[in-house]
Amino acid sequence: MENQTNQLFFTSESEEVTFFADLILPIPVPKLFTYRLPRGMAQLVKIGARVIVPFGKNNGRVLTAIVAKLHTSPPSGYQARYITELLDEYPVVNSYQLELFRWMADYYMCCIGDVMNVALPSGLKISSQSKVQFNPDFDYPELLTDFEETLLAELKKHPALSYEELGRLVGQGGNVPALIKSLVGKKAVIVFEEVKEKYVPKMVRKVRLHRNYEEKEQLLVLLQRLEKIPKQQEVVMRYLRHVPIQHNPELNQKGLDKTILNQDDEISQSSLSTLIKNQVFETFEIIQPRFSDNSPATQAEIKLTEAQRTASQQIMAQFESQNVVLLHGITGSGKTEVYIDLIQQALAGGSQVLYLLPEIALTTQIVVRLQRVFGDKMGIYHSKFSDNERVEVWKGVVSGQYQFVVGVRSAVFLPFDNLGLVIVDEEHETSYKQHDPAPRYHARDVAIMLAHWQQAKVLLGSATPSLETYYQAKQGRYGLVELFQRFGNATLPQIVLVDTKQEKRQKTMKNEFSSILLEALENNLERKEQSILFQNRRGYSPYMQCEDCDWTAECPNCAVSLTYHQRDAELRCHYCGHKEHVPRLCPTCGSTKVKTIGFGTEKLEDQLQIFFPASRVLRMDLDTTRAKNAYQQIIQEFEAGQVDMLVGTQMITKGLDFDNVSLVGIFDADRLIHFPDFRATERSFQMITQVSGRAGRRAGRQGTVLIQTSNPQQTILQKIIENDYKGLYEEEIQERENFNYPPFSRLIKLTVRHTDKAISHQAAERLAAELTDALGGSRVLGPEEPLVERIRNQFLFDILIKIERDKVNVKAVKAYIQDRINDILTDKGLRQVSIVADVDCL
DNA sequence: AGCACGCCGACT
DNA sequence: GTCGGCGTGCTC
Repeated sequence: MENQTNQLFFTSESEEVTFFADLILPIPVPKLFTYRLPRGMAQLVKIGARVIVPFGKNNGRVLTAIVAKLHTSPPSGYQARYITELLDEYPVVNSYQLELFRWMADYYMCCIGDVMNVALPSGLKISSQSKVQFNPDFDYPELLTDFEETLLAELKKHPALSYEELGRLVGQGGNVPALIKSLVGKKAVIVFEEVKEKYVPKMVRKVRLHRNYEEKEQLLVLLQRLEKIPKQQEVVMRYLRHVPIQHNPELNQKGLDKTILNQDDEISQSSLSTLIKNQVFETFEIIQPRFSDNSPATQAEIKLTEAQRTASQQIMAQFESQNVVLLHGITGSGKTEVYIDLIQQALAGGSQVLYLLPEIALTTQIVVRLQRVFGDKMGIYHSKFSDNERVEVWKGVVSGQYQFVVGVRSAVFLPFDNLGLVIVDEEHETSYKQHDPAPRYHARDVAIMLAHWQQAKVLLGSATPSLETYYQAKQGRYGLVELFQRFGNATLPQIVLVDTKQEKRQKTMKNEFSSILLEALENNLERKEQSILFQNRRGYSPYMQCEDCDWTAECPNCAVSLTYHQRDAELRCHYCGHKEHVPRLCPTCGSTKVKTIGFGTEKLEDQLQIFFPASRVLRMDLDTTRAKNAYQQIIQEFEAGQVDMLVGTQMITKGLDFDNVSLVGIFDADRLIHFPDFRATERSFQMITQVSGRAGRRAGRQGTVLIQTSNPQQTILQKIIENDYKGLYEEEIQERENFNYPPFSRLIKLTVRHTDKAISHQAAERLAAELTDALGGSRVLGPEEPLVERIRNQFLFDILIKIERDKVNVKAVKAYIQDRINDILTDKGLRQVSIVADVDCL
């Protein structure tokens, strides 16, 4: 479709026709920009290609844009500027993606430029850099200051220099930008923008035997000649051992990595150089993919259990009549094998496959497992990868090298054009929803749209499906396949509720630990089995308070208490990142009794080490996994059995498979359950079930889960014990229906923010009133201060809009909301507020 | 988003 | 009297 030939534009007479292109620019402005094509470009440009355009008053600023439309109608009211440069012969964005971009901008109430910004790996966006050049026409040196002289002297030595390079050459003596500005004024230098492709292919130096010696006879002659120069002969022999050209002369073309030839000794290095000089070897460079460690598949066959095979067959059967199927399989039931089976089938049918995973799960064992099966045919798309690597996956999808990609949320933007199957694993995971920069999209929902356009099937997988998804399945809009048998017949862990209120009364609690949990931990240590402890809160403790005057440490920028981090001996705000020292005395009354209240993972780690001094404890949370490979490191150590206990936040709930874990301890379940949000029950069930699933994955040995709670009678805990997802669903879905929450309605959250609380409030009140007028009071909630009503010194107000799926035209409502927002943003008194719409907010 | 233009305070 | 603060408006 995108390969619409531009011949269409050339009439047989081929009169002077001016061509225009409507472009997507990576800026948050809700429209396309029309540019003019220079002569001759019209034949070359394709929809979906990237171009470079000047933008704004300042002639230097350039942007990478995407061609969305080609036409010949001149814009009215302004003169279109020329496109500077065409970057791609072939589209980097296909027509499906353009359709997706438009749909997302529309659905998620944002600008198409916002979509482009998150969709394209930044390696495909071009950077422009200001460069300075000496003006050869300049001949009034008497006008210059000393410093300008030295700067100009440097510029005469080089063809052109960037600001940074100049700064380095001249030293920090002067203000380089200011100097350049002055020199430009005196017409001594010229500033121009140099556009650079950011993506740099990785080159490898290789050596191969010169053509002259490829033949057997010549090779023998060579080896004979080298008889007297044993070192050189050895190098040639070494080459032949790696590249046996005597058996297959073709191999020589690919050559050998230079580093392999001159491995350890310097002698061979100098010998090699001599051989190259004498034209026995020749060197050459090739582009090497960055995923060269991807070896080919090593395990072609995977064995399915009876239950897995049945599930796979049922899914295929349901795909006959359904586009989306939910695979509801308990933790440890081996969903991955089912996925692999289906992926293989889809690939065999010649179509592409996308496998989505939550960010954190992607770094782990699953990828290794998939790699064994699919080898270098599989692309991996992860935010931890460098830009260059991401661009390579992107290009690999275009070229057909990667028919199958495993990736995170943003992998839905890859240039697929022939999808057959999309798998969304851990479908309930909230990290599929992008939170901060627009577009605030849900990758699961986007994947369903994407699949719809390409006539692909979608498989949603989870042990604890989101209510929305399960409801669709119940309604018959999605297929449903269940897998309720644990792999290898391992049993589900036994879940025990520990009454902390009672233990407190009996004074058997040791700090945060019940006697039951401590005993279980001790037994586990003796048996040399591993334990996982879950507390969904990082840091040492969430509050610091003075016992005498009740002062608490609060963030100066946000309406939250500061969390105490013992290891760095500081107080930190988890919202804005503010840090401060721990006060030794209370800042208001001077008391020394400043104590910490509550506990996070750091404190648990600390206490475990005190209770079990001989054991090895590791902590896994945002703070210990910031470094690049820290996450893998922790998992490896734990897997290798070098660690007895792992303390962590929700990070440990996701897709980790450890077969020596037989105990899971859960702290503060009450806080999860009583979180003030209509999804709290669902979330608690998901989270606790997922962590519990980490226990007892080995056959023949039942694991134990201990949940510490002050109220074991709560129904949700009973449901968790019985692993009664369906029971929980029935109860929750009733609540949702009664209060008209999803899946019975769609939610749009509008957040109004401003540094002045009164202005923020006024804007929110007006917006809510206007929306209530149009939609009715039952559909508009708020404005209301969110739980944290001030972040980074901005006062927030939330308005929640509930729209029934069937009764209301959602599109029209969104358009209306957007109009009301625009009204406010043009109001003299309120225009500085920012209003953010979050469609399908979680 | 970035960037220039433009109108009011604390400084050589 | 100027430098610079960031409010306002615009970008094909």
